[in-house]
Amino acid sequence: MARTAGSHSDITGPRVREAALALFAQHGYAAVSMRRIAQEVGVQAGALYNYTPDKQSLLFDLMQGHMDELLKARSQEPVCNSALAQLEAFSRFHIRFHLERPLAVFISYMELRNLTPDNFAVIEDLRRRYEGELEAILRDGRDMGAFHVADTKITTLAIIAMLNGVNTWYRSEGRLSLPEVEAIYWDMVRKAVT
Amino acid sequence: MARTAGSHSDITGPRVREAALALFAQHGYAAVSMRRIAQEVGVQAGALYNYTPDKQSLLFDLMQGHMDELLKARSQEPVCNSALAQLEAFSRFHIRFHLERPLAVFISYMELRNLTPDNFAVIEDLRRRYEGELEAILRDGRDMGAFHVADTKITTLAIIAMLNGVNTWYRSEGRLSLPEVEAIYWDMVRKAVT
DNA sequence: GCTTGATCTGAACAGGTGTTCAGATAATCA
DNA sequence: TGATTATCTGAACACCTGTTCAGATCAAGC
Repeated sequence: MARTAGSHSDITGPRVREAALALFAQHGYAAVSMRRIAQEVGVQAGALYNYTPDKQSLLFDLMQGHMDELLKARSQEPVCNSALAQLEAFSRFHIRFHLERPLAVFISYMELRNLTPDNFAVIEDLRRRYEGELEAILRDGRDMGAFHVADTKITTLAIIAMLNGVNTWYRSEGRLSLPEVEAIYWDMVRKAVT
Repeated sequence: MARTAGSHSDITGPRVREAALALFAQHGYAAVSMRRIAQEVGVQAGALYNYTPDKQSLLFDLMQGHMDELLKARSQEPVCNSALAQLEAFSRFHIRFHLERPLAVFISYMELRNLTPDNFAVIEDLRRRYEGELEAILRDGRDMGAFHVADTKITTLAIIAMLNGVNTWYRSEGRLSLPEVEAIYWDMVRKAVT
């Protein structure tokens, strides 16, 4: 069994995923060819098939990996007591997590229609699971009188849509720091539901 | 000069745009071929070039047409007195207008990266112009003490992102009517800025 | 040093891409 | 009815697509 430790696959594999992530985010899944990805990695197109069964899996694995990371990171956050503190923690976590991986976030929202139906169902389930966490916070908070929301489902989607908007304009070298952005958005979220 | 009134171009022209709109929205610009559009219209691919110089113009014209309609419709809305009434009018108008043309809205957000740089600049300018109207409302309202917003630019983007979220879930046959949706979102917007 | 086998190349496959254009078609006007 | 011409066809152009695979390459284990 030769060429296991230190073999090129440990290097090429991640590079394939990185190149696909960057190119899919910039030009879109359909507009990026396997040859273009291979060129970015510095390899011939055929070599990519040592690391992915096909182009579709490349996209799906990126999206599934992102959603898994999202749910895992969320589950490792400390739990808060009050409904308000829980909502604040969620809002700040969401902004922070999403600003740390803008390319994966972009792909996960833009390339849903390029997934096969089966793959789409998997990603959609993971997304619903994440949204469910926010909705549970809103529902509990409303039942305890901490929030005043007309419809927890819609409010969930409205808050997530608003928070996702950060990714469209935030630049780390911009005039606002991450804590400042968090504070501004949390202020809007808090007022919107109380 | 034969074949002017009642010629097929009066019918085929709009059908080309409609087919392109629907297909671009469903599969994405890069994933839709001119032959696929032609098939939808019931014509050969070459005939499309009587109605558009190229595929890129087809996309650009759809997006520019949408943004022009948006700005025109907005300019024809009655002006309100108070800052709060202006913000309410803007919020309700935005939801109504966008829910009336979900495909054009979808394309105008998803296909920006498939525009040539020149075309992108045009669309981006129109978008900024629209966002500027909301920001002006927020700025005036804040200066007059009606709103409490930390940053009018960010609040503008946050509100638009939130309102745009309606298009991801609203269905006309769903459990909520358009007025109900407008009321729920306006309630959240109002509370977020006051 | 020799064998092993993971890794990669380069060519090939069948089919699709946007676009052009000579020529067929047919609706309109004189 | 006949001439005009907008509209459309069908084939062609040069190139790109995802994917496969026989064979070359070369680091690691014996």
